[in-house]
Amino acid sequence: MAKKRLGSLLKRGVAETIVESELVSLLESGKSLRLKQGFDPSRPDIHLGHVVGLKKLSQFQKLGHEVILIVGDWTAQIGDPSGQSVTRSMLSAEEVRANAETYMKQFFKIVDKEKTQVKWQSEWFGDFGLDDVVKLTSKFTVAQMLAREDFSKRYEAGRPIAVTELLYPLLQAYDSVVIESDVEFGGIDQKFNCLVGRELQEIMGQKPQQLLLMPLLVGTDGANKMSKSLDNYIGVDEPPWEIYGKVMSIPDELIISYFELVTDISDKEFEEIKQQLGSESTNPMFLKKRLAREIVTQFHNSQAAREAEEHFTKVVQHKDVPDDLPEFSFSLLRSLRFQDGSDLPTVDVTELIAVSGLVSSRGEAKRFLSQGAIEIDGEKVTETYITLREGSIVKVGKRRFVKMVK
RNA sequence: GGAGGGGUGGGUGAGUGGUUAAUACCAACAGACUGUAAAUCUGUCGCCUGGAAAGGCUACGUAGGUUCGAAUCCUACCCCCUCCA
Repeated sequence: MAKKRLGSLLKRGVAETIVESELVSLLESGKSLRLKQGFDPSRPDIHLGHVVGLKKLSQFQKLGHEVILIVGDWTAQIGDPSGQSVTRSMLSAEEVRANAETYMKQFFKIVDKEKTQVKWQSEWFGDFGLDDVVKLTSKFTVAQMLAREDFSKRYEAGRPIAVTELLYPLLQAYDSVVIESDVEFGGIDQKFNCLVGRELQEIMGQKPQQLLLMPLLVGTDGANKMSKSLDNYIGVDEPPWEIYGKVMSIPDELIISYFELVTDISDKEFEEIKQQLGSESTNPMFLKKRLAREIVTQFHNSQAAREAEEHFTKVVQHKDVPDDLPEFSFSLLRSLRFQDGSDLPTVDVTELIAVSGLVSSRGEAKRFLSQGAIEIDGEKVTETYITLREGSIVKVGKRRFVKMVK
């Protein structure tokens, strides 16, 4: 029984374990382990891609282990070694603190706060001198750094690599030494950095940490790993209907991995779902709805999940109007006129949707009009000037609405 | 320090004096189709004014200059890459 649970703990939602046998014996020893998880406070929002690892952390906590959360206030300044702009605006101390707070608020939605210690890199890098830097860097060679795929690819492609970027893995590795990490958690893309941690710990006479590397969750575009910069992410802090809608928009092929990586459903249920997806008789939509409910429940609650589902069914599937809409006062419009003898206002619809913020510019509004993407009270709009009444509902595209008020 | 190459719209990447708000592809958006999504087809894709025709403004690393006219030529500066030392 215990064996089986351990199996699921180390297998489901895990891409790679280094070194598995050592990790198993650590876990079996009954010792409380120090689990390292770092984050970059320049990007404070947690999305489902991060959740994969955080869930794993929380599972370990339930077994009595302790999380050491590292606020990467120094590495954040160097910048994650990817992307082409080398210079990066330095964050002010306040920004870092604010970001860290935002991050932790979301972090503790998943991870148990009671069993977590928060450490800031500046606690040890604050008075790290040049002699320390020299000592640290002398332990590694450029060839070792270039062994990392990110770097070697960029190097071969003739793209810039800042010298400080080579420092990034070393700082991260040093964190492991300071906190005496037993196990480091991270995405599989962190493998290199985490391995450097192992190496440095060994050099410094510590027992090297074990690594638990999570697979990368594919984003809503169905092609790339979920990330903020690609805008294919689902944030845990987003409102229920957003999360629900975004989950429904993932390609069908992703349903399985989302169930596996970001929900708590049992292994048994997981197998069932897998089977249903494999058979032709089940419409994937229903399973995806279930998935969306599970996920919304996790970050909000089941009530919110139900409402989000109703909203989705109504607005997206039945192309109906949602219950509560933002309101916009037509008296703000410059083009407002009253025809003779009528108390119904006439306005320029392109101005209306631009000014109310449904579209980003007047030009875009005109485009939408000419493409037949604007509806008022269920009628497609073809004319620029339209007559409104109070309570008219203006719809742009699939799901942008505004309700007119005086 | 020397020699050479390069910086273009969200991304990749054409364009070497006017026909270029800038080819193409990707992404994105809208419409059709669809009981989710995908796929497919059609269209759009800097900002402002205008019903439209059209006009104006801003934009090709930064700052100046030449020219009737510049992403394209000149000067300076900033940044990146390669090779040599």
